[in-house]
Amino acid sequence: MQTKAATTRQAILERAVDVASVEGLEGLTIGRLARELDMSKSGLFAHFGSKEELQLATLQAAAGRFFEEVVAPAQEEPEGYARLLAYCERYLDYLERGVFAGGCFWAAVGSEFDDRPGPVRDAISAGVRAWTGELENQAAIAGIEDAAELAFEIYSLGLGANTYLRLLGDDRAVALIRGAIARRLPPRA
Amino acid sequence: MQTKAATTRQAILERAVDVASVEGLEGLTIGRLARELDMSKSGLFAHFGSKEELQLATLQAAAGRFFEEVVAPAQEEPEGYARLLAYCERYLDYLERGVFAGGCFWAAVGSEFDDRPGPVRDAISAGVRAWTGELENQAAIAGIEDAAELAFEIYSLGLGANTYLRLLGDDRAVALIRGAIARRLPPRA
DNA sequence: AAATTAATAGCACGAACGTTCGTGCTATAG
DNA sequence: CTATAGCACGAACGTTCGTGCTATTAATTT
Repeated sequence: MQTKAATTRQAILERAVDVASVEGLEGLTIGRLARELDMSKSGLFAHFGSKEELQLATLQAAAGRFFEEVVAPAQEEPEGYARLLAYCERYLDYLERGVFAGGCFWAAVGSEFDDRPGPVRDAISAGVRAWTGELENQAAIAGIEDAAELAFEIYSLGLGANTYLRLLGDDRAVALIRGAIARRLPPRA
Repeated sequence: MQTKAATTRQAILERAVDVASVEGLEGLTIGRLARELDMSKSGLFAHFGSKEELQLATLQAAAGRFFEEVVAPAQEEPEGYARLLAYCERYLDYLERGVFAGGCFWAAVGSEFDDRPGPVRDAISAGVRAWTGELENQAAIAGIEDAAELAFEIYSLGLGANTYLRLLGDDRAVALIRGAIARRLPPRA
């Protein structure tokens, strides 16, 4: 059985990732988080020691949720083309289901920190790179030439779909990205 | 000759768009802006009356710069396929030259406000929609079927290139997006 | 049940936030 | 010359930020 602190910490982070997906990692304030969880600022703060540590822990928690919801399920497919398709499907599903309260967590924090050097930015960068790298790997295994190109395109389409959905409120978003993926990754190629 | 206030206001906004492209429209604080411009908070504030008005004015200024640097030059090409290609070229050039200090202004503020209802979000949404709408128009004029699909893809690739450049620091970004565009919009189709 | 440790609350801090106010320049207009 | 308007200033408002301390409660171990 895990200690009390670990349980509380987990509950804090669960909420933190959703707040951050909407307000960003800077907009994620300790006071607000404490209020929402009915605990004191100082009590919550003690779990992390600094705001930056809270941000880093939030990133880790978000990575965990992303892995559970997108990566792991797709990994049940055999490597290569099938898994690549599964990644796309799973990512779309993740967008539609709203796994994070504010849409794609990584799209939100990525553009927030892309020009702010430091450990937080480094962690975000590593997270995104893990995703694009995995796409590229599977494309390469599938025998696709220019796997890097394909990974870039799939990643970009995901960003675009997130914006169309969240900012523009465009209902065609899902159909549009499905069309683009189908053109680029025809079934059974 | 324009009034003194208009001159000052313009200078403020010129700086504001660059700060906002890095720190976001919330990170754009009146105190910081005043410090950078060697003027008082209150003096600067008087030009806008509220932070939200400053944000809206900053958006308008950014739209102006984007128009000058990307849209207007491309509009010298004839409508249709040529202009569509010119939009892509110009957008890439805009990214590479760093027209805004923090990369693509619209990518930054778009994901910042995509879940925060209000006039600021509405203005950002309208700005992005003007861009995707113009892409779609030119695609339609070029006789491309499913112009909305193409506009979505081009827009998405722009977002992706911005992230690859800014967050990942990936030098292949420009080559990758050029490849994707060339595949989708072959010369002289 | 007592002792010890771990976890939370309470309180205060300096700084920065957006905003308001009263005041002083510096031109132009009468 | 004098009156007036435009523009910017410094000081202060109340609030919230992140971050320290010091108790006090809760959980765990003896």
